[in-house]
Amino acid sequence: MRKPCCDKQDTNKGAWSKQEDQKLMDYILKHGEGCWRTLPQAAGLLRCGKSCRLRWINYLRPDLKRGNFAEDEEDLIIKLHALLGNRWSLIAGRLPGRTDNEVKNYWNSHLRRKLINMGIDPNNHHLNRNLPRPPHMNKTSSDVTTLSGLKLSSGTAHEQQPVKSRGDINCDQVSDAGSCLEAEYNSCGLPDLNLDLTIGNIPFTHESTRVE
DNA sequence: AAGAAGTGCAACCGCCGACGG
DNA sequence: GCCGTCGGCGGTTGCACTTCT
Repeated sequence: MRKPCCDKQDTNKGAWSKQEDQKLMDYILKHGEGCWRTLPQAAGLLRCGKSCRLRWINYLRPDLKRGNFAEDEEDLIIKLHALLGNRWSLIAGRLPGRTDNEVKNYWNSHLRRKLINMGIDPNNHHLNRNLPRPPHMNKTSSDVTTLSGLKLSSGTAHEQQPVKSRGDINCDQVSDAGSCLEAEYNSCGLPDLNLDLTIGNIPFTHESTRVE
């Protein structure tokens, strides 16, 4: 049995108060992120380090872009999800100012439903013939087209390589998945392929996929 | 108007890989 | 090589809020 990350008896849980937020923000702006385990005590917070880290990353970081997702962000999430699967941190890394938690929540609450409504299986981005879908979606072609125009004919990256455990697909593999798809589609001569995975002038390239 | 059902999102939990001793 | 610790990640939960009946 793994030890808890902190003594739970002495820590607050649940929603953060304004005072707690302020303490955490003040401390990090002054001292930097440093060691999350010791940060709560140093900052005078009765929280565990993980909780502080999460709060900072998902809510307090000054570079966060809050509010609704733009259409291009939405489109990019769908494309990236087709390539990467549920690798929210990688996907979020392509969306400046967005967090993995935010992207994950947005996917689960909005995009999943949107795809389902369009008759697309959100798990593999294939048209799902079992699902009812609007008349304009009733294609007879064997082509499978995602919401974003990304054609997927024989399985997406994550479908072909189901997630066994975290870390089983490294960034190089992810890049390969992208290039494989691209190569495959190009060889098929699909004209409307759009693999230009960019937002905010950050292209989805092999280099930029790498985690710093 | 009130209760039920649905939705959105912040936060927690537990697992995993990296890293240092 | 082994072990313990830490940070990071994805899945899940809990709850406030909104919409529906």
